[in-house]
Amino acid sequence: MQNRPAALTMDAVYTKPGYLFRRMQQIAVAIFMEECREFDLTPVQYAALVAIQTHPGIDATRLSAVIAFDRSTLGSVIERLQAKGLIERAASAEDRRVKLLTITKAGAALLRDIVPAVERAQARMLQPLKAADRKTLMTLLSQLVDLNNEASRVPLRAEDALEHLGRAG
Amino acid sequence: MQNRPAALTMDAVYTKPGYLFRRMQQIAVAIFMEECREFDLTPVQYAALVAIQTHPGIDATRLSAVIAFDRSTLGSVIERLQAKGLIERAASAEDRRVKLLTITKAGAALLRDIVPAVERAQARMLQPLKAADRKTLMTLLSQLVDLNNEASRVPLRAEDALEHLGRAG
DNA sequence: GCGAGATTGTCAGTATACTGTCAATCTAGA
DNA sequence: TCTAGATTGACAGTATACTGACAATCTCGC
Repeated sequence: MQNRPAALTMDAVYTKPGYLFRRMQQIAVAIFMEECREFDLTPVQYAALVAIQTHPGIDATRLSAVIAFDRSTLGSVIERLQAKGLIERAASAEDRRVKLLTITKAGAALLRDIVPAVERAQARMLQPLKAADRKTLMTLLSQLVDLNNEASRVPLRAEDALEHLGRAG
Repeated sequence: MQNRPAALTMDAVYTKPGYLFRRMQQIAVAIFMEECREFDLTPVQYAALVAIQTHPGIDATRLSAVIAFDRSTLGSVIERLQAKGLIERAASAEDRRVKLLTITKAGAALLRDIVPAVERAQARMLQPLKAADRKTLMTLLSQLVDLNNEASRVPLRAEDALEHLGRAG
């Protein structure tokens, strides 16, 4: 009897970290979009815009490392930000393959205006938990993401890891 | 001076729950796909397959409630599972709008074979944390997903909430 | 200075996700 | 019974994501 595998129930899905991470991501995006509706900016576009403002003249490949988004995916994100007039692309003088990204005045203004809505969204995601539990969750999640960094296709390479890199890494 | 907003740094992204949930979801999918490579099944397809086996004759709308996936998205997922011969669709005798889903022998066999790989993947996601921290994280995440259930477009409606529903809810 | 190998941006293909819409169909109330 | 409203599956449109490929370009060893 002990060799008979347990019957498969939905708990084979519900209690698994993979399922919970997916659900939480869906919920987080929904809350973000709701709070930021008037700004017409997605979470990914927001992260890219912050990174471009923080690193003026960054190229797409480095941007992908700084926010840990796939380079392929980033192409269309950049295109949309440019179409909205929030960023500009200029050819690099040193490397003709590279296109440098900078934020426009409109982009900087949008970023300034959207921050309160983003803060509200982030707060709402954790709001159902007690303050102490929020802190615990964030600490553990930060650790886990950091320790699993290499498991994703595009590991995060924070800005300090890029600073001393030459144009060709 | 205290009214001057702090300069925007990447911490405006890195330390936010929304960003961490996205990264963790990316990492979780990457690990799942790696462990389950030989079975050619995505996390979403796995969840759908488990739900169809657990609820033989379920329709697409209820399936979407049981795994909390969007009904629109589920259409193509079902199509792919059917194309692989893992599930079957049959018209309902009672309601001509409805198509009932059942798992095939091939689907059940795949599910039986893939379980160890899924278990390995789920374990790997949390592996970098200490055992006690894993438990804490899962507990808090379960609570948070549950308490935020209504915030997503498709809230989870577990099977017991569906059992006593008539065909038209 | 030249060619092997790496890098950059781009693209095609596949797979989630969500919004909004639609025709076919069903249910329930007047 | 007849119809207003709800439901179902499907679809179009947009936006992430990842794989794998490619031409243009750059770097570095020789």
